[in-house]
Amino acid sequence: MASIHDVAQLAGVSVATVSRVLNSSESVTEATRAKVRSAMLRLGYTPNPSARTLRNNRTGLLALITPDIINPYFAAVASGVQDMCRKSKYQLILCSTGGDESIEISYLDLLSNKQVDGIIIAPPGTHSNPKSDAKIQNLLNRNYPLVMIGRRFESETVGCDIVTTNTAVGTREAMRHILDGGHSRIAYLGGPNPSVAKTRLATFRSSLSANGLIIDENLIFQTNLTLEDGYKICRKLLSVANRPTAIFAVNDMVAIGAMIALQESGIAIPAEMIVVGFDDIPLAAMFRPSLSTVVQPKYDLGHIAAERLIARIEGLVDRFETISLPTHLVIRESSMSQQTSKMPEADNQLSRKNTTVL
Amino acid sequence: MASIHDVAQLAGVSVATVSRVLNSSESVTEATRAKVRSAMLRLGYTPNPSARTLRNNRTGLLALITPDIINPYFAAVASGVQDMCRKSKYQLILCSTGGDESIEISYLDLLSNKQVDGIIIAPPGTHSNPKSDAKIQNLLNRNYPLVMIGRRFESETVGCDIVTTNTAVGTREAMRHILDGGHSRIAYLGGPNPSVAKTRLATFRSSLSANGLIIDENLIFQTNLTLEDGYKICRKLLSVANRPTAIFAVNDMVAIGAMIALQESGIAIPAEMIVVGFDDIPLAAMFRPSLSTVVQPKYDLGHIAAERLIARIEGLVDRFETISLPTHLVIRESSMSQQTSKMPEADNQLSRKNTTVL
DNA sequence: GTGAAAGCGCTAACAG
DNA sequence: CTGTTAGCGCTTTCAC
Repeated sequence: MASIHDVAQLAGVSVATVSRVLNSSESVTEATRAKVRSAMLRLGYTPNPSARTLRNNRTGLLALITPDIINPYFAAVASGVQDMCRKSKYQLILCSTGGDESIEISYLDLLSNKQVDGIIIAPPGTHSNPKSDAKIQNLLNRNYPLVMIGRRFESETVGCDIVTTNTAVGTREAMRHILDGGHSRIAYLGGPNPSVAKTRLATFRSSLSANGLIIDENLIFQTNLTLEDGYKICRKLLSVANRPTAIFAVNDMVAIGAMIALQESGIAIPAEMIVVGFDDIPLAAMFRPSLSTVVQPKYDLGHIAAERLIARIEGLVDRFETISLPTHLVIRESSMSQQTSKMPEADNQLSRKNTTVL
Repeated sequence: MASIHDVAQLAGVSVATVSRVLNSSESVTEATRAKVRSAMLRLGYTPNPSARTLRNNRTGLLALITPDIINPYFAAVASGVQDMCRKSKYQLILCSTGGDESIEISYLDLLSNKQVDGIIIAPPGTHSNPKSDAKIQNLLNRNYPLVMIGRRFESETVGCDIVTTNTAVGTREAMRHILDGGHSRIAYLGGPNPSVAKTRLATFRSSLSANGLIIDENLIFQTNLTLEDGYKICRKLLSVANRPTAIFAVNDMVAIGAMIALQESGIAIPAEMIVVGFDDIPLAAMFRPSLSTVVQPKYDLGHIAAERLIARIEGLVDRFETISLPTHLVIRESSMSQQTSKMPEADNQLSRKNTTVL
């Protein structure tokens, strides 16, 4: 591997000069610049990033830590981050923790320690991760550039940029829609513990209360946020004595898993059970029946988070901000109110042909 | 940020000693070791990775470059890589190119330049990427530690470790199964260009020929490897004059997208159209009808690739090897031969209840 | 406009 | 068993 010295020697200049053309400093003659350029080319020279980092204290790298990159929701977020990185000449490193706190911690350690210039962290998929929360708090105290997607801490006054969505609005809209459909026994398929998507659950509860409905704790389920686990939890749900007539799921993956379980049990959607999800992943519009869901601006979430992070790294912002993006409900087949009377079998199969893809 | 000097000073020893306890060299008294340890703790010291890398020429990082991390196939591969990395104390960096060659190239440049100790590269999702192929060839010539998952080059004698699957066997088995079902008009939904999954297409053709069937080029389609694109291409397929009765898709995402299009058009699976996929992603077994598919040992692919890469980095292997893992067909609802006579409507819906989840 | 030299944090001879 | 020191490749004063 050729070093800056080799280039300098071949070009017949000093290393300082080479460094100058490398950093496109003005004060170099066009002639010397050309000499150096050609020497670089001839040697196939590329600067050593570690040396640069050691010297400059910056890497040009950003990291995105997500619990589960396979979830289309996070993929969309990542895509937004990616685009902003490219625009600003940063490279993105993706870190998927699989919901494992120890992996999350090891990433935080690794990355924050001069490996990347800043970190975007999305909420954990599994639990509240007290240890890694402490780690994050610690980074923030050291003024490390970090932006969170979605709220992670209770405290209002966390010293950190947050980009989040107004899930309460979307959730309320969804609950309104479900209640307007005349449903009173509504199941909530939530995250693996109550702290995940806390606002959604809280809004679920308050919407029920506001409508004078009692909250049946037996209809509040906990599940991992995958299609498979949504499927499983829904099978469990179906064994409940007084089966609900509506399902509100914490995300689309769980909702679609649930719909598969329903279809397998021959339960017509939406005739016998309506389903509403959260996120609006691409599959939501394609699945049959298509899934009603609360739209989140996933791409924007990532894009704005990256923009904010880069601004912070480059010292363009000083104050912390919490940016909240809007959400809204989109109604599709899975919760459409039926004009036809209930015809248990094959009902939704027949109606399917008359509906178009969104 | 505390440096090794600060620790040395606080502990009252030299930097060499601190470095020794850092690298767990034997020749340090338990007493001094303790002193140093506590100094580190007090200062919250963590070694600067750039300095280490600059000195040692190794980062302890591995990169996995995939075209599309959101595809469950690659996620499973990544998981295998991840586990092996953890076992061997390497950290994994995930790079998703989104099938964009320029992104792939910039990752190759970035990573190979002392940022990571080695690279695992999965095939591109889109095209044959001549430029990045050249880049890879260049890295290999420089003896850079790199292992490929799946064949990427024509040449047999590529100087590189390859971990791949014997797709010809699985494909032949799948075609045998389809042909045994009495189908003669079989569509192939392939990658975005013929070079993607070349063997599958070649085996598709040869299986037809071997059975005396003529190959209808109108039934060979090209599509991106996503669910959405599988859906779209299937709609196009359905507009063909003499509709086929079987679909063989290059991967499960495309196959499931196609099934959604079929269901939407009221075409019964498998009564009117059978579908066979490739990969065996989790959704394949869960979707209704469940998808017949060629199983690939995805996790093992990643695991073995990482093992091989690490061995090479650590100088434990010298020769290049091509490791080929087995594939096999698993038959599910989507291609089950029907005992009942053809009953276009709702036929597969009824049979559904009698089948169990795999 | 260009060069000499110090130093970023760390490791590995080499000396003692 | 421990300390001194050179140097990994780069950028950046400070001279000239």
